[in-house]
Amino acid sequence: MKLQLRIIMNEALFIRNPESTELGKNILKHSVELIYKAGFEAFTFKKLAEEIGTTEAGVYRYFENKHKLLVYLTAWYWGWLEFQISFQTNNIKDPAVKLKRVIKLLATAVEDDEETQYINERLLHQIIIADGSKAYLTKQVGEDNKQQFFKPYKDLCALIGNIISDCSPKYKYPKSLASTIIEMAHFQNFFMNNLPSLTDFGKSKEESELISFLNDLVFTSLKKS
Amino acid sequence: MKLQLRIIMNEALFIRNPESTELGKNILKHSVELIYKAGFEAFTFKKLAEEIGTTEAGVYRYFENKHKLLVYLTAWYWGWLEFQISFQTNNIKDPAVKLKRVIKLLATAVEDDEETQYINERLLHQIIIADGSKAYLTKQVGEDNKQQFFKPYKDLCALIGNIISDCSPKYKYPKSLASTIIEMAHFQNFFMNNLPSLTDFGKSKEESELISFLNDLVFTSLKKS
DNA sequence: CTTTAAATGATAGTAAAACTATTAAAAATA
DNA sequence: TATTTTTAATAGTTTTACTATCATTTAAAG
Repeated sequence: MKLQLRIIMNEALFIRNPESTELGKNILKHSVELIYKAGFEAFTFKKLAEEIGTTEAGVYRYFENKHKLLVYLTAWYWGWLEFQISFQTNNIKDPAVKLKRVIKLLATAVEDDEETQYINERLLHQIIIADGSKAYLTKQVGEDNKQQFFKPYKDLCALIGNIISDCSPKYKYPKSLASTIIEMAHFQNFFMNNLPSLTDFGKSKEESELISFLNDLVFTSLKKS
Repeated sequence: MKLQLRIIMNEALFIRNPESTELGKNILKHSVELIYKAGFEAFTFKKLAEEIGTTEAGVYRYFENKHKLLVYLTAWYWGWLEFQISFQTNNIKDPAVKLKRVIKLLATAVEDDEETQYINERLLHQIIIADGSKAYLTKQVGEDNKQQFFKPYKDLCALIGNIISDCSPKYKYPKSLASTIIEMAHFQNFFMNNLPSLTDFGKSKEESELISFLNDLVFTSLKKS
């Protein structure tokens, strides 16, 4: 059995659906590789076009600008991650066990998922760590939000917030705690690798320690209430 | 008595010390206002020069590029904030009371500090919320870090980490908890105002609720250990 | 108060990034 | 096969980012 996972993307994120053509898929594939390699600031449509063997105008036919492309990639990632989480925590009754699983999934380097040929999830995960917050840390965040660009992120947050509430119905800040663990799974990873003195696992650079930190943070908060 | 607070800045952050001349101070003053208004992405040296009544080349004599200027402004902010914290928590014996004070200072909208005429701290605080992390979320983070550009941030983090350790010597993640509360004081504020469904205080938009969340997060973590 | 050095202003320029319009070729459909 | 539609390729424009030069003003040192 061979299944194909398809994430339904917000139509306003692109001019032409990149998943519908070979060139479009190439744009996605090589965007991920280039942003991963060069970083989002140094990434341009020209370099991307050269890499693919098309022209700048070719890329512009799919995405209005590189900001929209970044928002697309982050939205794709959150959609993909929500599916991974739903799938991998399905049938787990105990919400605490579920939440632990979620934290592990958030903080673990992902492997490339063979289901999607044109997106390397491992690289995309690194992009989310380094550039993900730039998708919303802009002046247009309000308009982008009105167009529902951040829905996948908010959905994931809501999902995790609900698991938190299942664990401790009286806990007062399930949504803020959910966004905190999502952001910190990424920021603490970035700090660990780049500004290690901001963390307690800069020496070992062990993902498992980051997971322990997040578990400690979450479960002491929930146990009390 | 009139005192002047002066933050010693890393010399590698600028070409000519902006605090040493009128034009330099104008660059700082109007940078803050422009970045606040337009956002860091739309901010250019050309617009800045027009605003001041000088030329692009004039600005380039002080700062190599806008990234360095952002790093300068963030470093200045963290230095200023560390002083505020040291000052306002001085003579507080109880580390828990101290930590509570720190959280309040981190999460409270600052008022413009009259001591520094050429930097509006209230606006700078908003810039830190929206653009602060862009100072280190780059490919050059390693080199920038080698040049000590993030020292003020790390110092503040260490200071808060130490207060955490004073509260609970056995707590295993004082540094990560410190960087978490600094980042979350800003991110949750940004979410509250721009993506409210990611928080539990999007309705009221009350700073006090954010403070309660951070206090809860920190003190339940510390009480246990 | 004059000399000299530092800072600024005015002008001009390049290279790359960001984006658009036009035309040519290929594919789809009637 | 003819015609419409889609897609690709070329060639621009505008803006950003940055550098160079030189004249003028301001400040500091002798």
